[in-house]
Amino acid sequence: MYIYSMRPQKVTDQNLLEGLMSVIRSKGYDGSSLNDLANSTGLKKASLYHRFPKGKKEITSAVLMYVEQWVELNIVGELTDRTQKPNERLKSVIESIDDLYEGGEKICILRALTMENNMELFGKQLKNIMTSWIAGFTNLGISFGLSEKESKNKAEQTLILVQGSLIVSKAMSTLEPFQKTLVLINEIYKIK
Amino acid sequence: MYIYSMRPQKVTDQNLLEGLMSVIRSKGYDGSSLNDLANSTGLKKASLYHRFPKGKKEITSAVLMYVEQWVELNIVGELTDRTQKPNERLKSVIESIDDLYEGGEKICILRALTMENNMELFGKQLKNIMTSWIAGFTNLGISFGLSEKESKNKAEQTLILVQGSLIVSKAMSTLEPFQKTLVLINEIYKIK
DNA sequence: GTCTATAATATGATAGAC
DNA sequence: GTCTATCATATTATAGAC
Repeated sequence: MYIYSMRPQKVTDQNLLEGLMSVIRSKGYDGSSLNDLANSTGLKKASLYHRFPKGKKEITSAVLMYVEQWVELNIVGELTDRTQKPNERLKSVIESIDDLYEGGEKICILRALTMENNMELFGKQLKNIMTSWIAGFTNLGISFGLSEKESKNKAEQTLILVQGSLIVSKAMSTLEPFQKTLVLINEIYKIK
Repeated sequence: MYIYSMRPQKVTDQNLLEGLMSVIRSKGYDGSSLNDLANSTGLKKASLYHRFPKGKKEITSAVLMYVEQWVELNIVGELTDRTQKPNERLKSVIESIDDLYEGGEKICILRALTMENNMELFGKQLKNIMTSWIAGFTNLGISFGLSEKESKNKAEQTLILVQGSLIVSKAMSTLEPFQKTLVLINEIYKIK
């Protein structure tokens, strides 16, 4: 339905969410002001409220839904792609992870939002996203012929290593820990 | 020197820093207001400014100096204690880490402050603390008879694993990842 | 749908009494 | 050294024009 009085969106939902995400992941929830958020999108504050009536909470939640989709598509999707061999899937997903964090330059939005403060607001979404990640890698382990339990352990390990190495890379101001971790994740699945 | 007009401190430096640290590590830099900080200490905002004239930046920096000392004493100190065998040192330090993060309940202040925003203000201190941690564990590896390079790799790995597992534990609302990681760190040094 | 203007509140910071 | 009171600014949020 299109009503003549409606004006066209200045910014698409996708572009909006990309801008919002980039602010939140670098500044965190408390560190991102509505002006920061608006500036990153090209819209004004009041326009953001039109798109997200409940303000910052709704914005952050929408960004997390967007991240959830991204993980489903790029992590889970690639890891369960039956047209590719396990080795190829692993290679693809490691590239995706490398891109996502820009080689280790960027921190993870999951990390930025996993503050004790924010857990009540976003805990459920954060947990869902991590659960998806782990499920994807568990599937990979099984494809490699590992047991369910072993696969789940390794899957959880990938998440821990990525999150931890991003922090160490950031604090030590070198990409090496993250890059070494990507290599290590490869090795974790190549013991056989 | 004691001047008669001086009034006694209501709160000792140690208690002050403990309270401030607990707020900052759970709320982060942007999420900790001066009222939050004051409330955690029993002092009023204005009194905090008397102790820390430059405000929140100085408070956070002081807390990081306090953390630096803690790590030197409890991590580096224990790991380089020549009166104990390497195995005993490792056991002691893992207990200290378990206590520090309250079994995985608490997040790490290093993580809370490693936001892109804060790096200019606190990056140097964060880097120093992580460097100390890594140096301590590197020393342990050497005591176990490992090469310098191997020791450094394992040391960095302990830091990555602790940081990463704390995030996953928090988001998944289970202490298991952190607890399993403490066991894993033990195993890392017991390959021989 | 987007904007300017503005309200209401929170926050960082200071002044001055005790 | 600590407090109450206050200021200046930033922040979340809304009203209303276009």
